[in-house]
Amino acid sequence: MIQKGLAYVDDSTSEAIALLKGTPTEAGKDSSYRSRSIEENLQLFLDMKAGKYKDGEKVLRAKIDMEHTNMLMRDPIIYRIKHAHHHRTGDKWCIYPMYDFAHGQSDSIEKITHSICTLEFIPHRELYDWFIQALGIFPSHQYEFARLNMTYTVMSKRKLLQLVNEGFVTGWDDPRMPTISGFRRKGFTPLSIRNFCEKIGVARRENMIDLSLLEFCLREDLNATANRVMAVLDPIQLIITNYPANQTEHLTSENGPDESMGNREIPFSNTLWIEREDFMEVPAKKWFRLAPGSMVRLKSAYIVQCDTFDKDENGNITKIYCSYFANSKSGQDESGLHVKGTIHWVSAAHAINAEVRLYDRLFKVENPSAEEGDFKNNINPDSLHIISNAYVEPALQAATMEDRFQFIRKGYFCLDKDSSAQQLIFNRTVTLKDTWEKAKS
RNA sequence: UGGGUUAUUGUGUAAAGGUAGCACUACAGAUUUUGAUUCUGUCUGUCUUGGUUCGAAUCCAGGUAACCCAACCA
Repeated sequence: MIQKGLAYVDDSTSEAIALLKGTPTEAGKDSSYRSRSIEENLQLFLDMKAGKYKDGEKVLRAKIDMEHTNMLMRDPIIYRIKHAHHHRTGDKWCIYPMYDFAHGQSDSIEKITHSICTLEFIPHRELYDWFIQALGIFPSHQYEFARLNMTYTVMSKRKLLQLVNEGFVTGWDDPRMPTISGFRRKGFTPLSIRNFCEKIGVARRENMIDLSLLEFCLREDLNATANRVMAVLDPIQLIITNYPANQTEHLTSENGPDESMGNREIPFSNTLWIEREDFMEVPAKKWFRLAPGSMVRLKSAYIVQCDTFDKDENGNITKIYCSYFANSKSGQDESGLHVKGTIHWVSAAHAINAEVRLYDRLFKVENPSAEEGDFKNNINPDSLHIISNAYVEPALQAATMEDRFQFIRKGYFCLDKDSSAQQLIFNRTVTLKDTWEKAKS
C-alpha cells in the first residue's frame, strides 16, 4: 500500500491526530506528514517494524480522505508501534495492526464469503471494503445483524468480563452468566437453546428478548424429558400417628408423564419431610394444601389429614401430626375421598441431605445497560440462594451430570460440578410456572 | 442541510402490491394424584402526514422517533 501511495507514516502524537480528525459534524484536516515520498515512507515503516522508534512515536496511516463524512475513512491508522513480546516472533517485530486493517484480511485469507458481525460495525464496512480493494485480495463481505439482548442480563463480553473480574459471579461458567458454559452448568439443554434461537430470529433492528421466552423453551424440553423426583427444599417434619412406627413401604411412582419413562420405588414411613410452605396454620382462601383439619394427597402415597401441630417458643411450627387413610393408597384408592391438593414429601429415615442452589435473575432491572451510571449498580443481591439442608429421595444418590430432573412442584434441577457422592449439590435450572404464587399477590 | 442504520400488539418475528399471521407474555375457563403439563378462549399492532394504485405494512415524497460514528480498543 505504501508503494501504491495509499499509506504514509505519521509522526504526530495521538492527541494531534485526534485533533486533526475533526468531529462527526466537522471535516478533518490533512496531517503535515501526509505528503512524504514513497521511499521515505517505506524506510520509516521498515524502521518502525525493526524497533527503531518508541511506542507511539510513529504510526502508519491509510491515505484516504480527511474530509470524509465517515470518520473511519479519515486516514485510519493501520499499524502502531508496540514493543510487545510475541509468542512467535519474540521481540523482533515491533508493529501491530489495527482491527479494521486486519479484519478483512483474516476473512479474505480464509475465503470467508459472509463475515457476520453486529450493527455497530456498519460504518466499518466501508473501510473493510476499501482495504480489500486496495490490497486486491479475495473479496469477503461483511454483513451486520442486531445483537441479541435479553431482559435482566447483559450480553456484552466487556461487561461480562467485569462481572467475572470484579467477583460478582464465580467465573465464566457461573450458572447466572448468559454464557454457553454458564447455561450448561445451570442445566440448559442443547435443544432448548436451539429452539430459542429459532424462535427469536435474526434481524437488523435493536431488540430486547423477554427472558420468559428462554424459560418457555427450557420448560418445553425439560417437561418432555426430565425424570420426576421428590425433594423438599425447606423441610418441616410430618408425623403420621396412625402409621406403624417401624414400617417401611416401597411405593411406586412414575418418572414422568410419558409411560416410557418408567417407574421407580420410593420408601414411605411414618415420619416424613414436607415443604414448610405447604402448611398454613390459618389457611388462605382457595388454599388446597395442608391446614389444621384439612386433607391432602401425599404424591404417589396416601391421603392424610392434619390433626394437630407443635410450635416452638418463637411461634415457628416444628412438627405436624396427621392421620392417614389406609385405603387411599395411590393407584388403589378405595376411600372415596376427594382432595384438592397433592404435595410432595420424602421419608425422613431414607432421605439424602443435599445442597440446592437457587438462581434468580442477575439484575434487578430489565435493561441494566440503559440505566444511569454503572450497570453493576443494578445487580440483584439475591441472584443466588443456597439451601444446605434440603432432603431428596434416595434414588438421587445415583444421579449423574447428564441427568435432568424435575423436583416435583419445585422446578427443574441438575447436578452441579461441585457435587460429590458425599455431598450432592443441585442447581435450579428454571422454576415451574406458578399460578398460585401469582394468585396470592 | 454531518453521515449511517432501524421503525409491524407488552416482547420477538412473518407477510416480495391482494384476508396483517405465528410464538412468548398477560387474562379467563376446562381437565389434572405436580396450583405443573395438556386443552379451549380473549385482549392489544403496520411511527406520522400526504401521494401513486381497483387495492399499500410493502412503492414515492415530506416529517417524527430510536440507535451508531470523534481509542495508537475490538
